[in-house]
Amino acid sequence: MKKKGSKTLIIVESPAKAKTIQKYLGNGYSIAASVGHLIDLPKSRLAIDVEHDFQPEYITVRGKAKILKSLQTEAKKADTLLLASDNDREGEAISFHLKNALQQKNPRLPIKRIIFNEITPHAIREAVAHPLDINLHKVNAQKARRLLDRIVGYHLSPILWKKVKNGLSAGRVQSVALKLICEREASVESFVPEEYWSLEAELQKGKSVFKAMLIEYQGRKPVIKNKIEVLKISDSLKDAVFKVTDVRFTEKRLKPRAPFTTSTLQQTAATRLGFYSRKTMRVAQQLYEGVDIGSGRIGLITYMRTDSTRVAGSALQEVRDFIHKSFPEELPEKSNYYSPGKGAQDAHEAIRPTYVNNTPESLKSYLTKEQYKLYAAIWERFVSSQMIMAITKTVSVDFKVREALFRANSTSIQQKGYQRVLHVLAQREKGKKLPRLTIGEEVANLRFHPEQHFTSGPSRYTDASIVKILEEKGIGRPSTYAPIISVLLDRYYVVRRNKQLVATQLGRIINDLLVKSFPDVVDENFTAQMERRLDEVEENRQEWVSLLKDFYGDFKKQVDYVMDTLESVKGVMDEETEYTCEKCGRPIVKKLGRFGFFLACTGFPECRSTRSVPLADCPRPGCNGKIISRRKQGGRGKEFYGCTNYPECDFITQFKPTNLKCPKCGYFLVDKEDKQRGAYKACINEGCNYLHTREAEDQSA
DNA sequence: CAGTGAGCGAGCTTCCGCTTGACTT
Repeated sequence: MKKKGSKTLIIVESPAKAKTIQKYLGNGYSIAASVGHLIDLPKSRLAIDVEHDFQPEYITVRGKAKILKSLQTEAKKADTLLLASDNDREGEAISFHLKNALQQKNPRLPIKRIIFNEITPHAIREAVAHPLDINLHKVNAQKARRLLDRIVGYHLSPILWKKVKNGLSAGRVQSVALKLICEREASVESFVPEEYWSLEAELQKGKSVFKAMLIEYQGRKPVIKNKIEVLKISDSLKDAVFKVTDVRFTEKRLKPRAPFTTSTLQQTAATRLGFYSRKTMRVAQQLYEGVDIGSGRIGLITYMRTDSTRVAGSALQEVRDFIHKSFPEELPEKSNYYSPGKGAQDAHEAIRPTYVNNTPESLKSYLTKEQYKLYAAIWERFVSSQMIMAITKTVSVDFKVREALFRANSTSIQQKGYQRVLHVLAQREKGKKLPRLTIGEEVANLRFHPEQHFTSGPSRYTDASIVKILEEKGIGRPSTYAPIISVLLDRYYVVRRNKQLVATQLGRIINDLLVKSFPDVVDENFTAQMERRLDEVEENRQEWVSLLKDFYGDFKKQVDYVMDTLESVKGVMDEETEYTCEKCGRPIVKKLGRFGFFLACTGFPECRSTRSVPLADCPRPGCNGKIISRRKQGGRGKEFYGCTNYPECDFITQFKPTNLKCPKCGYFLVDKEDKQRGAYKACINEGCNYLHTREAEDQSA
């Protein structure tokens, strides 16, 4: 129990968390936030003394001095300090650094560490009642991780500056992500699609028309390579009778899925809502920090950077009460349990609504469209995770027709179960309803539907699939999945095309270099092995210094060797163009700069003339200008496309011009994208209705 | 939501993982 008038200061990482805890603890406690790490290596240099047991040189993170100072003054007012950063490696290190920094100014202040894995009044009071000491082995594991990443990143990047281009970067995580994307790109490109055909029969019973697919021919799965073959089969069955030879029912049990982690939230938001990982995290942050829902601002979801599916006991009780009230039939006897994924550090709960009674509908008017969609997804996923399974029934009807076997399928829902609560996340139903059919019965065959297909190879990564595979391989953390994608895009190693991540020429050059010269470091098992050894450090079975020593020797040797011997490919990225310099007559090349591509004279540095890359001719009659990419001031604004003759010519469009000309009117085509059509090209001329879809492109190719 | 309009780039960059902030694909 607390003494009267005494004051305890608790420091957590997140300001929103501090606010919540303040409400739970009330008088006698003040809660402050460190807002992440305050102490770290300086950005400007390696700051590791490799000669002397890798002693790091830590400094106050730039921009965090104010926070540190205010924590110091807060600490002066307190008679106990409890460090409550997250219960994981990074959190332990934050507490350690805080302790050092705050003890200096308050040598007599008792400082303890407290740990809780969920933000509930019970968990927090328990933690406060049982203060601990900082776990130095855990701190050492974080130190080893931090220094290893610094050593890898700050040695590999300069190689790229020297051999490829200034300003580039490489690292334990981003370079593996790049490698995965490059490897996928290679297999996409080497895949040769093969033609094949399917054959469906359109059948009729009474008023009901349905389709049956050819699934067997001459006793085996049909392999139909071309139109001639498919027509041969359909001709041979022309006057055949379609008689039902078998009717089978199969039941499928569908279990609800676990509540969201960061990774699964990003995946689902990408595939169901079309959000990029960054957008998902931005909107989730808004929901976490809270929205004014009439009765003041409250946090609507639990913390959004988590690797755990664990749910606080109190929240389980609440959701069971809610289901009991709203969907009594769908309440399981016992709550459903989801085991945390392998490698999960489990410092936070799953992502769930803070109050399950805040249904998406009840909040709709207070939320933006995006907030509503994401909140509804989180709410539905959580509530459904504690409901009973769904059961579907599939009826399969077989028609033996001479040497062929046709099958019609239709699936219906037998028991809605957890799917009753899904709206934003609702699954689409497949297969049309079949009429009632019995064995021996004959139906009319209206016509055959032969259809051409091509085997589809591997597909390129999207935000959803790259995050999924990174998590599976243990590469990166919930807080870094979205930034990993961003860094690859920012450095122009990868571009997005139709939501797909496509490696650029630059990305491939860098990946080739890294794979050839540093195969061990960009191997996806490198991180797995590092994690195993970090665990050993945490368990005090290994020294952090020896972990670094084991790695550093060979690595540094290879770095020096590559620096000395590898041939530079600087300038290979420069693309020749048809232009010559207006000032000096030398050829113009296309270069990649910090702000994207630009045209520059090969006479640099004597001739410094540059200009923007023309994307198309200005469509305005009588204007000889070119269309170039422009941005609002500050360079940060949204990209748009305008005429070089501005302000004389004020032509503007938001759609990216292509180098294709409209076959109808000769104006240029632009890239467009919408929900119905996906990505397609259209004519910029408003009077011209020409649409160039991807399908049309595929057929002409 | 609609409107949006420099000039840069070509020596001093870079890592990963915590956090939020500013404003975008």
